[in-house]
Order: sequence, then C-alpha cells, then structure tokens
Amino acid sequence: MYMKHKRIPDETIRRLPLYLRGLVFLLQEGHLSVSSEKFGDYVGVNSSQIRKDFSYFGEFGVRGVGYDIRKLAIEIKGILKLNEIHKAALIGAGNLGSAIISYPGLQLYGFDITAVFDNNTHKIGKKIRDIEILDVAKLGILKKKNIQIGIITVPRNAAQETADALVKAGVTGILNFSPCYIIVPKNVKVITIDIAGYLARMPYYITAG
Amino acid sequence: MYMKHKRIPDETIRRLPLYLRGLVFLLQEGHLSVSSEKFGDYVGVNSSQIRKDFSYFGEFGVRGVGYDIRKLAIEIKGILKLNEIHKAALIGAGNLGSAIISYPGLQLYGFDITAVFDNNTHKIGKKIRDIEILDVAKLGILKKKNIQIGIITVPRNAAQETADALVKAGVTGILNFSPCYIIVPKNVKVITIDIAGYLARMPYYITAG
DNA sequence: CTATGTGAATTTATTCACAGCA
DNA sequence: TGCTGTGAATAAATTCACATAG
Repeated sequence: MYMKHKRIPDETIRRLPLYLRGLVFLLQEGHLSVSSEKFGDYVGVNSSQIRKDFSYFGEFGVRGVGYDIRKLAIEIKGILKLNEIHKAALIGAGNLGSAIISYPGLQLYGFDITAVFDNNTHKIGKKIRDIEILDVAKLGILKKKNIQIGIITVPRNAAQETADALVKAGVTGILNFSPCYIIVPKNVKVITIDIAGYLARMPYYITAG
Repeated sequence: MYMKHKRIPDETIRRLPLYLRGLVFLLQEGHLSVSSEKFGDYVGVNSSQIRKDFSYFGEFGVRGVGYDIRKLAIEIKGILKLNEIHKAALIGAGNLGSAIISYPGLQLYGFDITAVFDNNTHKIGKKIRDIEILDVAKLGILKKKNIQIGIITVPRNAAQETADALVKAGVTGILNFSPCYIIVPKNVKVITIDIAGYLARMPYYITAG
C-alpha cells in the first residue's frame, strides 16, 4: 500500500467516531469481521461511502472477505489520535455540565474530565462525581495540568469570555455547548453543539405542506 | 417576488435555526436592522452563504440597506414551522434527560416538553420540573395528547425499542441522543446527536502531525 | 453608493461501476 | 466467487462576481 496525497474531507473525519463506535459495539456483540455492506447497515452509512472513507488512510480490509473489526478499530483510533487518554476540563457545572461529566460515552473514546470550573460561589468547593468544582478564576492551572481540551457549558453571555480564558490557559480545542458563535485564534479548534438547534429543524421535516 | 422551483439544500435548513437564534439575540441587544456581512460575522457564516440561503425562500432584504431583523425572524420562524408551540415527549429521565428538560434554549424555538417517561420504578411517579415521570409502558398516551416529537435519552441498548414504541404512539420526529443508528419507517424523521462523537474529533484537529 | 439576490464557476462530497485481489 | 479499493461520474454545497434595486 502506498499513500496518495489527497485532501481528507471533513465529512470523513466527522464519520470516523461513528465508525469506531460501531466497531466497538460489534466487538461487544461477539463479531470479529464485517463487510462494508453489513457495517453500513449497522451504522446507517452507504457502503461505498465507508470504503471511500477508509481509503483516504490506507487499505484496511481484505478483498472477498471484509474487515477485521479489532484491527480496523485500532486503525481508526490511531487516525483520530485516540490511542492515549485525553484529559478535558469542563466549565459550567449546571444541569448540562453535570450530565456531560457523568456521560458514559466519553469513556469509549478515551476522554477523562479531570477538572471542573464554575463562577458560582455556592458551587465552588462542592464535588461532582469526585471532582471538586474550582473557581473559574483559576483556569490558569490547566496549563500546569497539561489539559488541552475545554468543554463550555456556561450561559450564552459568558461563553466568549470563557473561551478567551481557556485559550489563555493554553487550551487548543473547545467543545462549545453555548448557543453562540465564539471567536478564537486560528490555531484553536472550536466545535459548537447547539442542542436546541437540532430540535428546531424537526417541525420543518415532519409538518406536511 | 416570484418563487422558483429549486431544491432546498439540507445544509440550508441546518443553518436556519442558527440564523433565527442570532436574530433573536440581536433584537435583544437592541438592533433593528443588519446587513448580511454583519450578520455573517455575528453567527460565523459567510455573507453570500446567508444571502443564498434566504434566496431559496424569497426576498427578505432591501438592497443597499440590509434586513429588518424582526421581519426576517418572523420569516424564518414561518419556514421552520415554529410559529406555534410544539409539544415534545422525553424518554429517559437520567442525567442527560433531566438536563434537556431544564435546558433554557428549547423555549426560544417554541418547544415544550410536556411528558416524561422512564422504565425505572424508582423514578416513575416522581417529578422533574413539575412534570410527572410516567411509566414508559404508557407511551400510548402520546397519541391522545397529540405529541409528535420524541426525545430519546435512554441507554444505547434500549434506543431501538424506544423508537419503535414512539413510532407506534404516532410520533413522526425523533431526536436521538443514544449513540446508535435507529431504524424507523421512512415517514419518520430521526436526528441523532452523538455528543461524544463531537468530542472524539477534537484530537485529530488539535494534535500536530 | 450600498448591499441584496442570483446565475455561473468552483469546490466539496457522494455514488457508481468495475478492475483487482484473496 | 465475493468484497475491497478507487478512478470516473454525478450530485450537492459554497463562493464568486456582478447586475439590480433602493
């Protein structure tokens, strides 16, 4: 196998976690090997899409046979740089923040929320799942703790200043749950999830006329 | 203005809630009118993208001037069918489910979670934000209550059966937070949000090499 | 002059269709 | 024979660039 020099579509990267998740669950269900066709049915993606996506990174399957699930999972983990545990900090210990800290799915990809911050004096000092809530003024410790990823679950009006503080603390990746666009230096990656926005599309699709 | 017959890109629909949100907040900040350029900076979308997106539905702006924010918000609400309150049911009263029930953003788009279900006998009968948690076996009442939208926040292994029950109860739109692909009749719209999947892309983007 | 609205050009992503290999 | 890997074809989405209207 030799590597060609093709730009990798963002959409491909978006699907890789989905594939990894599918492979992990197939393994748990006792499968060892799978074809792109079967796998496509399992994860809801067209089979040639799946083969094309993999092809950007190498040849992971065996013609006439399919893919070794375990081996493929390792390959995708490697592509996504998920081979080692990634520490993350969460800012905003409200309802959503608490839910995310306890969210079981993060473990599957090797994430560990090791620091939690809030600006509410009633919350500072208390614990969520054994993690002490710290004053958001102390975000600077992230640099020392070598935490590169920040998760923002603060109210909208505090999102930009929180992002600024995270960037100042050396964070290079921000997962933003606040419903707003935040501006960061171009060496910082922001992914925004607007939960309500997903729901807001529903009536368009389900209402006749 | 006369309507042409062009297919509306899914991506355009995806951005409309973002636009609506931005307009509502601009109004709250006291603005009455905005150009596509300024609005693009505000919501993080290219200005010609914004103009193109609007153009699928009509001519909402004034050349040389810009857009009347209030009027544009009403137009987008109309397109997304958000003019009336939409009732929704939530299934799975765990951490994430509870956070979503309390999520302030749903109100902005006119959603109201009026029914909550769980299968845990310890939770059934208790209340979350004044809403009594009902036995998931009673999902059938959704038809009577005329609830069309279901939000799934149950564990992965219960997601498909929950979706089946929702469909049986007459639901035509499902917002699925479980990390799996669910199969439904083609008259039902499913939008899946895999929270961990977003985070899983981060190391790829922020890790050098 | 200014900023919209929109065809045309371009870029990006998906699907087809089949050669190539086990 | 069966399923991958991949160029080529197609489709979808974005951006350009400018005519057009206030």
